[in-house]
Amino acid sequence: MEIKDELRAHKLKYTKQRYAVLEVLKESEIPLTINQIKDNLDITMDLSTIYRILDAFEEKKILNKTVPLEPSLAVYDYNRDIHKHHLTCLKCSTILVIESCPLESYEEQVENNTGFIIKKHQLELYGICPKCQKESVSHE
Amino acid sequence: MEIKDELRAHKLKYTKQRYAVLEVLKESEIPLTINQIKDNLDITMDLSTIYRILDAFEEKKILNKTVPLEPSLAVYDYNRDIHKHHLTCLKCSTILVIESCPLESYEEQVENNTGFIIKKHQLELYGICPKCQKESVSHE
DNA sequence: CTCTCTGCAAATCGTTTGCAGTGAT
DNA sequence: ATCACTGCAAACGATTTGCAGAGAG
Repeated sequence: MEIKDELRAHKLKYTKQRYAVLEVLKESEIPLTINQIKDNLDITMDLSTIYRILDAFEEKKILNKTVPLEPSLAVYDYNRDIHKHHLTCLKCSTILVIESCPLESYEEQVENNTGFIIKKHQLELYGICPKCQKESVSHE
Repeated sequence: MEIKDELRAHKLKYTKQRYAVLEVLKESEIPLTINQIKDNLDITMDLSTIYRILDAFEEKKILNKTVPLEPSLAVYDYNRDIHKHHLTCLKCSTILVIESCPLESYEEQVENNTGFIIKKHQLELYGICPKCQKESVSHE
């Protein structure tokens, strides 16, 4: 009953659709696109419903939504209260989650220099994963 | 004739459309959306043409394209060969350009930990600008 | 003259919305 | 019973594409 409680804790009415989406998010170790979420659901549901559920979850901070540059397509991941960033492979679009973040003191410095109050940041790293490095060598 | 030479240097055929777009980008100190670019042009041209020109410029590294989270709309800025990041106000969407970057040594560290070759990164900061801070105080 | 670029219109893709019916409490 | 949630279809906005004509070298 864990997921049911989690919905209740966020004041979200329980429905089998919300249950199913949250289940997929919690089971995945990597961020998912909306279509990946849809494909992993054990029930079929309308995309618009999934969008609405993801919006609600984002508002309750159950998940994080990010938009990588390439491909420029939103991905969603369950918020495990670990501050993290993404390392996306430019060839195969695999996303690796990185849990270290070098920005704590930097943000303070920027606040002092600009007068802004920093609320959040998005850091996306892009590169070539080990697998694609090997493949591009063998094709050359 | 500077812009003309710049196009030639990148092996891009000169057209008045490319001239006009590059002129707008060079004159702007802040990143622009495609519609802002269109509005600042001194000639009228089709949006699809602007997209094609921006794509060509991005490929030649004449400009940088970034997609902030909110609003999630691509912005383009002329590449002055200064590594920079954006600080976007969550209330008024103003973008401030920041020229410091804390990530040099961090990237190396990530390369060592993951086996990826890091090619680039996107760092977007979000907060409340001084002006909006004042306004929200006076409304409360 | 040749080949690329542009404008136009239509297509596409991700996402959002209105509405009527369904379901949770 | 009430009010929020869902599915469906249609709308939407940003971006892309095919094609025929215009323009650059």
